[in-house]
Amino acid sequence: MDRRIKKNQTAIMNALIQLMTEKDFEKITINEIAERADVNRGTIYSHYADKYDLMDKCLEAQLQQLIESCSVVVDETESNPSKSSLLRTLELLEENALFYKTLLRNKALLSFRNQLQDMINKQIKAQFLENNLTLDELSKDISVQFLSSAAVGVIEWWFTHSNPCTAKEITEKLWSLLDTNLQMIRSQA
Amino acid sequence: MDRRIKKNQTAIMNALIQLMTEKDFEKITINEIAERADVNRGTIYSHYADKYDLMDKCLEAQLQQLIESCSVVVDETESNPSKSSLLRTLELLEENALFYKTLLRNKALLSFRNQLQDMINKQIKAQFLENNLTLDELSKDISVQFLSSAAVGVIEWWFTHSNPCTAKEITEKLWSLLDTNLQMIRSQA
DNA sequence: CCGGTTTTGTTGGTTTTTCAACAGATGACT
DNA sequence: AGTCATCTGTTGAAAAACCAACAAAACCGG
Repeated sequence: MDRRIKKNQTAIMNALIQLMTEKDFEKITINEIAERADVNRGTIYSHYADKYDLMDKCLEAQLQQLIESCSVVVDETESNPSKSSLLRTLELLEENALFYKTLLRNKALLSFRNQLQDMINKQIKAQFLENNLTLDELSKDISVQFLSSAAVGVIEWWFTHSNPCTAKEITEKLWSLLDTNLQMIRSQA
Repeated sequence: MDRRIKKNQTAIMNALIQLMTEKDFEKITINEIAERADVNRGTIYSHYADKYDLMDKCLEAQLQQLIESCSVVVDETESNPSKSSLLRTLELLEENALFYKTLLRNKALLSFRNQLQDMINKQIKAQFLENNLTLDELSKDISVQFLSSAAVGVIEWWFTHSNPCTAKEITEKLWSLLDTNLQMIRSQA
C-alpha cells in the first residue's frame, strides 16, 4: 500500500481514538478529526464515507491488531509464548480501554467476544498438544471449552469493571488459574 | 506551508537527528534516512540537494527552535519566566545532546555561541529593567556583559563535558549564581 | 421559528509524493 | 583488477493529498 495512504489512515484513526477518549462520539466532528490528525478534511472523505464508516473501519483495524497480538508469537525464545501473547493482548486492551469500552458496549461486542474466545481456544489447544495429553477427543474438547470460556469471562469482567487491576496482574492470576487446571487435567489423563 | 511538506521535512530531520545519535554522520546513507523517516527517497532530494545540505538545514532549524525556546515566554503566570525559558533551552540542548555535540564541534559553534549569548544578554537586560536599577549606562552594559559571558561559559562547560548533571540542576545552580549577582548589583545601585 | 454559524459532503485544479527505472559512482571483497 | 552489491542522483508518469470554494444540511441562541 502507498505509504501516504498508510500514514494518513493511521493518523486519522488515532485521532478518532484519541478524541473518543475525550468526548462523546456524536459530539466529534470530521473537522476535529482532520485537525487532530493534521490532515486535510477531504482526505478523510477520500477514505471513508462518513464518521460512522470511519468508526467501523477503525474498530475493525483495532480488532485485527488485537487478534494478531494474540496469535503472533514475537519472540521464540520467550519462556512462555502463550502467556506473553495473552499479556500483550490485554495490554493492548488496557491501552485504549476507553475507546474499546465505548465501542464494544453497543456493537461488535459479540463478534469481538467470539473472536477472542476463538483465539484463546486455539492457544489452549496448543497447550494441550504441547503437553502431549492422551485424552479422548470429547474430554479434550470439553476441557478446552471449559477453560477458554472461563478465560474470556474473566477478561470480560476485568475489562468492563473499571480497572480493578493492571493487565500484568490479571494476566498473572488468570494464567495461574489456567495452569493449575492444566496440571489437574494432566494428572488425571 | 503545505502540510505535506511540513510533515515530511520534520520527519526527515528527525530521522537524521536520530541516526546521528546512533552512528557517524559519514556512515549514514540517504536510504537509511528515507527509511527511518518513512518517506520516499526522492522526497528527500526534492527538498535537499544532498546529505550535507540536509544537515545544514537541520542544524539551522534546530538552532531556530533553540532560539525561540529561549526568547518566547510560554506561560505568563510562571513564577519566573526568564528562569523557566532558560531551563527549557537547556532541556532542548540536553535532549539532542549527541546531535548538537557532533555538529557544533565542527561548524556553527561560534555562530551558535553568539546567538546564545545574544539571547541571554536580552534576558538579563530584561531582568535589569524589571528591577528598575538606577545604574548609569556604562555600568549596566558591563554588568550585563559580565553576567551573560559567565552564563554562556557555564552552559558551554556543561554541554561539552559529558553530562556532569541534568538540565534542571545546572539551571538551578546557574540561576542562583546570577540571582545573587543581581542582588549584589541592586544593593550597590 | 428565524437568522447566523458551523458542519457536511463534493468538486476541480494544483502541488506534492510515490514508485520504478535508470546510469553512474562508490566501496568492499577476492 | 574485476565483480558484486549498494548508494546516488535524476527522470517521468501515476496516485494521493492539498486547498479553496460551493450548496445543502444541521445546529443553536434569541
